[in-house]
Amino acid sequence: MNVVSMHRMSCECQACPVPGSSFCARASGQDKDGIAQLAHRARFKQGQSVLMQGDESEKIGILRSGVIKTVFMTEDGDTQVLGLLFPGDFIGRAFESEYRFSYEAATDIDICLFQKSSFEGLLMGSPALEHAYLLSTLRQMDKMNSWTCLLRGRTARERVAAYFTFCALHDGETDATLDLSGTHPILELRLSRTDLASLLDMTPETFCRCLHGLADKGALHICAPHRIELTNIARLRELAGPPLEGLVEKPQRAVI
Amino acid sequence: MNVVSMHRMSCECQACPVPGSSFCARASGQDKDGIAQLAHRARFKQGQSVLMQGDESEKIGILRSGVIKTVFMTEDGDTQVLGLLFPGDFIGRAFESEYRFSYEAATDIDICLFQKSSFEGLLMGSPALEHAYLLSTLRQMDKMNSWTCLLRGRTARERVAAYFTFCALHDGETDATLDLSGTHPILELRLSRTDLASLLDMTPETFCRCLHGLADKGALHICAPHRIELTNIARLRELAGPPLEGLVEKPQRAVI
DNA sequence: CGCTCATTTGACAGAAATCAAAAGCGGTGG
DNA sequence: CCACCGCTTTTGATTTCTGTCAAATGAGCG
Repeated sequence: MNVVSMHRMSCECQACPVPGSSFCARASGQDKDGIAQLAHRARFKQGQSVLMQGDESEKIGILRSGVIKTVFMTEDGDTQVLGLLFPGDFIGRAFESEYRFSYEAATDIDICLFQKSSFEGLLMGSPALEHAYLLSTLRQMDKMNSWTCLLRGRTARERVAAYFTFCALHDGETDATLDLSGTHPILELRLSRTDLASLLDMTPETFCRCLHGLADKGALHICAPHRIELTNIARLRELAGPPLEGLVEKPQRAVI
Repeated sequence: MNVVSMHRMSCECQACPVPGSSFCARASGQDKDGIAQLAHRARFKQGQSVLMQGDESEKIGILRSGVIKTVFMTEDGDTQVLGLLFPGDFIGRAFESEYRFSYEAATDIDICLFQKSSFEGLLMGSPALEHAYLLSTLRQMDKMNSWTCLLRGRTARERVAAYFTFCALHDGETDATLDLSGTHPILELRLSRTDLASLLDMTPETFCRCLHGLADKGALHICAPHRIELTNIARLRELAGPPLEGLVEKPQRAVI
């Protein structure tokens, strides 16, 4: 593991940039202490691997800032980007013996790392924490399902349009950073064409053609390769094919 | 809800056909009593809907026998089969306010139904049960991920070949029933061409052509529309494209 | 037997992958 | 400041794959 820096963090949780609905936020004061005692802070630079598919599962992490790619590698070496993780998401999962995927820093990232065994100990010791972890897991599953619905039954161009539409509506839950200061929203893409294409299950060439196709249709403007201005979101939405409404996350019912 | 029959089941858990690794099997004696008290047995005929996407989430179920389709419906009425559920799997999920999908009986089925609020009460009252539910959920997520890997980055014919390969290796975890009594394994498909095609994200016509293409290549023999003899599994596996092993077992470590 | 529905086949147009090459971008060193 | 290098992105030409529309065949059933 190519850790750039790593140290105990005890009271750094105060300064945690992760939004409020996450695992830690649901923890009680005492549980928070337990978390803080076991957590190590770690940073990785863009491109570095955090956990490797096939390795014995020894660590589990929570993303603090940045974006992580979940990458699946077939035996013949091909890789595909299965999904992205955002602040608050878990890297790896509890109660598994071996990582099923690799996790690679898509940007410079900042994470909390736990020994998996210690983390599992925490969960087993606190029903409230385990409940929080369950809720996180369920939410993660919902996200995966939404993603599946977004990809399936759509043409390549529709997938690209759907992705950008999603970016515009869900700041912080996509690869892109959203700039709303101007007349039109502007997306700053953080992934390469290759990674974005893989994420949307197409080739980079097709992604590129679709992107420029959307520009030709007046849905967006390509300021620079990684800078996309969404000049006409209604048009973009039309070009995304079947409506996306069913996919947005519903407010979660409050359960302690 | 088109329930065919439904009644309290108390001590029927003894005769539960669900395999041992499931949620209930992990419950302690006392928890089992709690489950049995709240469970209602219900049967549905093939084609009936068990839970409807968009409805308020009032029930949660565990499949006892048969196969259920998880169906997503876009606002314009199109449907796609997202996945299948098998004995031991949960229908719906705890701690959500609204069903995100519809669940439709793909065969005649037999399920345990709970009031969702009661079921959640059980979980909240027993850390061991909640832990069991967490494990079920995590396992479900792994299955979804495997499925995603099977579908992505493959041509239509590869997906069909990969699906049948999977059927041959994982009896009870697919639509097909497996008959190993003869020289070659024989699959009895329980879903229609339309549903199978939707499950594999293609049109029925494409599915059909791929199936007959595999037959032409000598990988299998179509005894009857729903009766497939896998005459050459090695060939079938080749035609499935990238190896599938990574989905169950571990590939080798890569370098950063 | 005649009906209905599911499956299969055919023809074709459109979509997407592939292969190849050009253009653009960001750094580095002269 | 500019030329050069390596990389990513873009474009082009072509082949392959897949969806669509239409029609034929086959299976199940009263």
